[in-house]
Amino acid sequence: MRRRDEKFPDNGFEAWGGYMQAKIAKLEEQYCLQAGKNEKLSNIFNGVSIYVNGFTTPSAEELKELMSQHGGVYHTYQRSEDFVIASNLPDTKVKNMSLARVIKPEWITESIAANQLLDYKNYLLYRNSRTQPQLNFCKNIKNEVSKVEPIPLESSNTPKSEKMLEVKEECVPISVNSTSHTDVIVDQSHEISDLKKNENSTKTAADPNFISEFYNNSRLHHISQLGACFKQHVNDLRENSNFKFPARMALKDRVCLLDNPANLSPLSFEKGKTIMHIDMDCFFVSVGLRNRPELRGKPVAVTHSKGGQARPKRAGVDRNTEFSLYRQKQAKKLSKVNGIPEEEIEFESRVDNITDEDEKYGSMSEIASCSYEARDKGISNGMFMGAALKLCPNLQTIPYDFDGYKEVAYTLYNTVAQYTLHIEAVSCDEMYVDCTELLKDINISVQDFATVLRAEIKEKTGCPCSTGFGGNRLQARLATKKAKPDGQFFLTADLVEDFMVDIKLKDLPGVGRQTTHKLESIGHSTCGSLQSLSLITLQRHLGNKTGAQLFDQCRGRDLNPLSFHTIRKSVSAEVNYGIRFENNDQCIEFLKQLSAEVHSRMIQYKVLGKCITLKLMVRAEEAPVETAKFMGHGFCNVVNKSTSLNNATNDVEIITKEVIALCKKQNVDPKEMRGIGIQVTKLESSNAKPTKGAMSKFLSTTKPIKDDLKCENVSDSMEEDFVENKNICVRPKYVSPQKVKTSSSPKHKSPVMESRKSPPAKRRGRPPKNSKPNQSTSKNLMNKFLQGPNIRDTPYKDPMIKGQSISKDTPLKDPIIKKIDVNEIVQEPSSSKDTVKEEKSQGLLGLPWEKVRELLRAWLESGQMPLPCDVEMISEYLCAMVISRNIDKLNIILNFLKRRTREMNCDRWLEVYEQILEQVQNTMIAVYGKKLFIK
DNA sequence: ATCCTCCCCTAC
DNA sequence: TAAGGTAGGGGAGGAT
Repeated sequence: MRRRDEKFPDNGFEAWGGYMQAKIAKLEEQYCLQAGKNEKLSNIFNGVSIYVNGFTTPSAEELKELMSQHGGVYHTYQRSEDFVIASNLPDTKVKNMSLARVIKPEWITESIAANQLLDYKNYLLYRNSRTQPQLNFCKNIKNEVSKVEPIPLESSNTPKSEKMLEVKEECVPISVNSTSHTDVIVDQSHEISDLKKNENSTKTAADPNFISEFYNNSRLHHISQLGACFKQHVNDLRENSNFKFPARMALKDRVCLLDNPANLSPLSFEKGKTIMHIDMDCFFVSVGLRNRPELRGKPVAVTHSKGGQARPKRAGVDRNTEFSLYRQKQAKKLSKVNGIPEEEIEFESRVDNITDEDEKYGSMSEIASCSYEARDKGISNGMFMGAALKLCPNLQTIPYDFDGYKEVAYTLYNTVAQYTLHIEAVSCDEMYVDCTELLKDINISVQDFATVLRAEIKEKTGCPCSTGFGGNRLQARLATKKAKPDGQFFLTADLVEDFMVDIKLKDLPGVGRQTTHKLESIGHSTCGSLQSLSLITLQRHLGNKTGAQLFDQCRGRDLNPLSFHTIRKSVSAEVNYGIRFENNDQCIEFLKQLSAEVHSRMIQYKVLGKCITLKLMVRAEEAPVETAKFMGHGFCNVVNKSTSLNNATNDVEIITKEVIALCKKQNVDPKEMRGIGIQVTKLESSNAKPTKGAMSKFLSTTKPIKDDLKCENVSDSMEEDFVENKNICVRPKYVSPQKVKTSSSPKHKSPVMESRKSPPAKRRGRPPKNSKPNQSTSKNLMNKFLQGPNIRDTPYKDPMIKGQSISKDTPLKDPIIKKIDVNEIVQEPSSSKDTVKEEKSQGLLGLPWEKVRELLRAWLESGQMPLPCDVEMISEYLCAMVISRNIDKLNIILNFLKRRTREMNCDRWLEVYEQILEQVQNTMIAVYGKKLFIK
């Protein structure tokens, strides 16, 4: 079965997102090498670069070779200057893309045959762009290919001409993947007869290709994946950086070249911090307009729909009923908040101006992004195409270009990352950057910095962006909004108070539709107005946290620090489109596929999970069977059910089994299902389990066990893997006592599962401790990482990854005073119920040195101050490295710590470093008789 | 009080 | 036609 990995052929962050550019460079390097080796036959293609899209004859591989032999350039990823070589393009892609440079492969072969560069215009795949494409089947060119025969294609061992002929016979271009730009070569011998079917039948989730087809086309899926990708990218950049930024000098030079450098009075932001928020302007549209200059300045929208054509209504659709159900539900909610009877409530709804009668404006394709010209007409993102056309009949539509978004985003991030890595990725086109240190370092004005950076981004990406600056992330963000489009704005400390008064509540981050409605229903729509409410009042309406957050926000305050490091807490996959089952088997089959999808993501993210949740959307009884949106979910009831496993797993069998069980328990008629989602939480790293560590042997006798680290014996073990390591079991006190029973069956095959109904039974044999995990952890941050002993580079079970947040347990006495985001740094070791088999607590000692470094890094970045017990714990760890004569790694960590504490320029941390160093040196003298040499 | 489960809300 | 995903924060209410 074709899965979406085809679209992300590298199946993982490394290649798909984060290392994209490296990958491109590598591919091209390989190409150059190869090209260099091959004999040059001509220079016909000097100055010509091509990019091959989809299946072609000759194949991409062969075209690459031909280009190489004849002086041309072959790109693995599409550049704007490339000719696109294609034998066929998926219908969807053709509809609106710029086709002026889409050329048939015969252009290459015939040019070679003629030994001169022929006019590509004679080989356009589509003569009139934006008209119905003429499908160009390979068979048509069978005879022409003979012209190419003299060309020495046989430079490899494969008899290519034969292969080509063979392929030609069988080849029919298939629109497998509208966004793939790698070759999709499929064995089609059995698929020709399926072509028609293929075009029409991947409609519902009962089709085996549905999931990949859907994900390939889902903008929300891509937005989500890209977001995760760039968060990871920032993680990776930081991980691999030496935090030297030579590009800063070039930046400074560019500032010097500015025509109008900012005048000298420096801007000052609250708390002396300079936080920048960058956001690309209508990102999808901007990317799409790069190759469509003719559409600039016009109202443009990115959508699946071509728009415009009136379509007959599908039988059974009853939009009026469906939409009225949405409105009723909304009214009910609001009524609950403000006490006004449902019937009297007025509010705006996105379905308001859509009715059954409007066939011409009936498209319910959503607008992913629209240009500012379109916004001027009242169009907004998320609006249905029909409604948008009503507002602006000449709205131009362009298709999605998910690969383009990825490339541009990658360029954006790398541009910023040249100057600083104090970056918090928000999404593929948006980030926060703490510029405080950067600006101080190169001593330029923030205005000049913004000007130069934005110019650079525009130059490199071809897309405009806006930046906002403030003393915290909220201010920066609001500043960006003010700056848009294609501008910059500086919300300096002196402006904040006045600025906030007029800010609309709905423009505050975190205030969405519901909250806006709630606040409006109690009479407030601006920050200035909301400032009159007391904290208590706000909390009563919105809850403690949200109320406090809003209380701060409407005054321009935001105590949430940027977080540069992200830790995943859940993995999920859901499909709420195209779910139409005729029978139970189809439903089960889909559950299996979706489970496999979740499984594959868990592999990709290297996590195991203990809690599986199934989400079902089921048609509400009153809702029409036929949905207003084609294959949409319509008006539904939503149910979530979860199951807690004893052991964290990523086993596809277990996941599938649990999911099916959860589904059966719901007893829903498969015909009524409209959406299905699977989520896995309580994550742990799936890295290898701890192995026996030598360190513990001598350390356990030398380490006093701290009070809050008190450990206990574990009488039974969690899994076989652990049993043999029982001698080294350690566990911190704060870990929840719930434990996992021994299983004698092989770990991942064991279907032993515990229903969530079961009591937290595993507590037997263990006194309930740990009623306050967060308290003990906040006492000593390092405690959270306790783990089985392990030295050096042996595989380990990483306890700090993907655990649960400890923060939600922290009660906020004063909701205005927010906690520092500790959970960004540290996580409880796996689930609180998890049992790491350990005999006694040994702090960090079980962790490999890289993990400790990672932990230190995250901690340093968090702004958390170390406590004496933390210092002691770090010292212990490093001293243990001395004892185990692991000096080279010790050196790395010490140097790391030294460098970072210097960088931070924080007295407390410098002091910490000195303390730690002292202890290490003492141990060095004890063990080696001399001190460690530190650069 | 605190935890857990099942939601709801938000953002991109 | 149309591609209504995904992760995180947080609240309500029941169990402990």
